[in-house]
Amino acid sequence: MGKYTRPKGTQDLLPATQRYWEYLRATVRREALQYGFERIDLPLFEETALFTRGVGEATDIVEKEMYSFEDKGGRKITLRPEFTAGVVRAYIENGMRVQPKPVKLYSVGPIFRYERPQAGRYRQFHQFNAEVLGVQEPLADLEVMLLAWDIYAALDFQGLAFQLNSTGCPQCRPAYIQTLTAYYHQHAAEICDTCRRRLTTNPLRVLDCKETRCQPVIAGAPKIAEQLCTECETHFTALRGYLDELEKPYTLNHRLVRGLDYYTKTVFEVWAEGIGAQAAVCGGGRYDGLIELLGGPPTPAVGFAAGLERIIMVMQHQETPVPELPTPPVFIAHLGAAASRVAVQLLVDLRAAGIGAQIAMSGSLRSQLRTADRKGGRFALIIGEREMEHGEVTVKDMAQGWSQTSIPLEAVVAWVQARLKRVSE
RNA sequence: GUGGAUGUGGCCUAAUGGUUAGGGCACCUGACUGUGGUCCAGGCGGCUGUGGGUUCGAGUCCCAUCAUCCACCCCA
Repeated sequence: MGKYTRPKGTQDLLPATQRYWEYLRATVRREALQYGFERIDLPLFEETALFTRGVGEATDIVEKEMYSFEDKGGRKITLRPEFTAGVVRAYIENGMRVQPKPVKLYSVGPIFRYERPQAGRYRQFHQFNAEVLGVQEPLADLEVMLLAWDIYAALDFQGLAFQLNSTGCPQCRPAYIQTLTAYYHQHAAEICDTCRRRLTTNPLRVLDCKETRCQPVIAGAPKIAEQLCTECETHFTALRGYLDELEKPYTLNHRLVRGLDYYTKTVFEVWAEGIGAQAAVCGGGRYDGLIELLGGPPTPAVGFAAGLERIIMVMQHQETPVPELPTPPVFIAHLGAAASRVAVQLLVDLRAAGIGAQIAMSGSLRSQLRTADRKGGRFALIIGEREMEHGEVTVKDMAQGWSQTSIPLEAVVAWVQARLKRVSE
């Protein structure tokens, strides 16, 4: 091993796995565009305050997971730990409120969180993100859930489970939290230390504690879905109505509360099997207060993010068929200085004609052909002294055993073109 | 941040505390003249993660450190 290793929690995406990434990116792009989402690309870093305000001071992300630093101008900068805050910033900054509602945006790219890496968790990882801004109606929630659904369906996911809940809004959530903490204080002796602490710091979070001793308490806990205000109740019922109508399966999960401060009403996750302890491949929800909080006009919005590494892990676990990346069909072998000049000319002529081609750069004819074989090209073109004398090129169809033919040099491009066309038909 | 497991060439791996750390994959070269995949031959590539210690002698035992993996927390 060399002197340098990749920073903890980062990864090298080697050529061997690129076909998964290409396929995944193509799939999410196709689905997003089909839904009418427009792509938006944002800076990898933003000023730190955007995230501390947007995501929430008391969240794990802000408290311990941000990659923050000061730049040479003394500005406090953070590598983005999620997309939503940046999307909202761009929405406000670029005056996107004047666009016809809803504004539907998607992004793909790296995300940074300073955490201890483990299976399916990295410090630099990739997310697909989609947001619908400017619409309060549950159709917006439905839209992002359907997009998530269709992406996983297009990738032929098995063993999927959608988890759904509503966490209420500033109208009804405070009352629920009171009921919840009151209930928990009655059971203070039965719960774990962490949950006791959560009651003051982040009460909703007690609901997704995994401690065995807490499970009976959680099971008996009051459910927020049963204490929603009229508006939230109506919203949640309508959303579920659409999902029922479309026969999209979901599980009502009263324990699903999610980590970030900005969520209101709808929250959902998608869980998958086969990626270790990290079941969530996708998480999202509604954030009606965020845009105003970040200095924009009051604007309802809903969105979700999907972790691409986890999707790829599932694809590999399920052995999802993924097409090979295309390789150039032509490989040129040559012998001698004069032939190499002719070979180079042929190389550029082929490429100019739109035919993928590579040229041997070293070695005997034997090793050149061995390289041709391993590079997977369809045709090997040989130019040596004999071919030079006759103004010809020897053409080998690598899939056809040892047969080979001679083609006049000036006719080779057309010949290959015709052959490739016939193959593709 | 906490806990556990593991570190031998690019990858996989062998070596009762005892010679110059062995093999496989891959890679490169060759096999009468200019011809790929199989087979054959040869070759490149290691201060056994690093630093200490025990010992006549350490890949092997001990300590530390680093890295990776897995789990907790939480999330994608």
